[in-house]
Amino acid sequence: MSLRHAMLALLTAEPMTGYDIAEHFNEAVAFLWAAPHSQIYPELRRMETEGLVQAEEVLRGGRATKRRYSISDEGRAALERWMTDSEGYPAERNAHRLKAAYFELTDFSVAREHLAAHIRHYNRRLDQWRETAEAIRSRRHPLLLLRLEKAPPELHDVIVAYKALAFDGEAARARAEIEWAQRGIELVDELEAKQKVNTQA
Amino acid sequence: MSLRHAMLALLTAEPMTGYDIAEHFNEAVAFLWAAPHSQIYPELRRMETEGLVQAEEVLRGGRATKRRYSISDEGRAALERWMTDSEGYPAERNAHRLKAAYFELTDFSVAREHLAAHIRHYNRRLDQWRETAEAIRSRRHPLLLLRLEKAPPELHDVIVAYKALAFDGEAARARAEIEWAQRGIELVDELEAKQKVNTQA
DNA sequence: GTAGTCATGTAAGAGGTTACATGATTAG
DNA sequence: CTAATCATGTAACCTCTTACATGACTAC
Repeated sequence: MSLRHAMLALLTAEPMTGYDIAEHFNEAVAFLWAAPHSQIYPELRRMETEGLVQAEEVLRGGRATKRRYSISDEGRAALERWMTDSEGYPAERNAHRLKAAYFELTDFSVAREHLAAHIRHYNRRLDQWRETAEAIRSRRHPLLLLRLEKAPPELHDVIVAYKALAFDGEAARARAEIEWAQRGIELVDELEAKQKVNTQA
Repeated sequence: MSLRHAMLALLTAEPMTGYDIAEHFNEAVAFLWAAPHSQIYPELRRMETEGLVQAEEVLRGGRATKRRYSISDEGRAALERWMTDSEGYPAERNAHRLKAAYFELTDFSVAREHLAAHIRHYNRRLDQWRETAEAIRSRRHPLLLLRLEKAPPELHDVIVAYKALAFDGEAARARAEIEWAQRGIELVDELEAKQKVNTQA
């Protein structure tokens, strides 16, 4: 049920089309939730029939129109209810860690390459998240600015601080993954060195 | 497709029933993959028809039987293929982080309680993972001992090291989450203090 | 005109959750 | 005998992924 709350939360910044939401949800903008457009459009329709959002047909060019969605009072209430609900934790399911646990089934070089890919992946993520946190703290982040325009000034610091906190969390996770994979590579090196000594002896 | 590889990996230690696998996959034993029995039993049947595992009917008590599954050579080959495949990374989807990003929509006390729950959750996980890593390194972990019995002695150190590495990774992640939530609580305290000063002025 | 972007959908299928359902075995 | 554990299933439902599909608009 988080998809709809992620969308409602986005819509508190400004009215958007499904396309806009999809953009914010995808790698390019690196947000805290991801979803393909095939999930977004039907969900917006459902939220509309449930009264959480209102759609408005907006002209684009001469002939075509697009549907711009705004959050309704009911939607805001749903968001606030969600805020007070406690979230459960999903079951542990980490394919990369699982694979690492069985690296003995493959070559040292393959293990090393998996760990190197892990580092590359989380380095990319770390850059994105650090940049986003920085853009938020320095109040350059476009969506944040739109959000602040509508919020009372005494809330600005709080809004900025919480957004930055969230991205800091993702950055911290990325750093932990990078350090782990680096220790992993060192371990693979040691194990390989030890094996070479033993086979020579 | 990781469910079947997690099961194949487990079955390299020793033959097991679906019930045994479910136990290893659940909180009690705190493994790296989780799945309910409703997923395990049908998947074992599919893996059997595909030749990845072999079932053997074993008596239990007088009347009843249970099905004990062993990994086949084909299953081992599938596992080794999976080891060389590179894993993709799932889309980012973190409900707790998302909620934290919008804490301004609720009271400081609610925000604090969410973060405290986060700390409690990852502290429990950290204990489990640290204990498991310790049990592995000191070669007290029952499943590991069964696995070592079947493995050539020169591989023992490697097997132990990779298993411990995986649990270390989960522990590192848990530590990162705890530190993040602690910084979050400090932030909430600061924001609340600032707000009090402002409303008094 | 044509390529890239904007915009919105549908549908099949995989993977996972929750609930329903059953019955034997074992320890007290 | 009775409760807990062992053991195995099915089914409805939800979420997400991947692919298929279409068409208008904009910049060149």
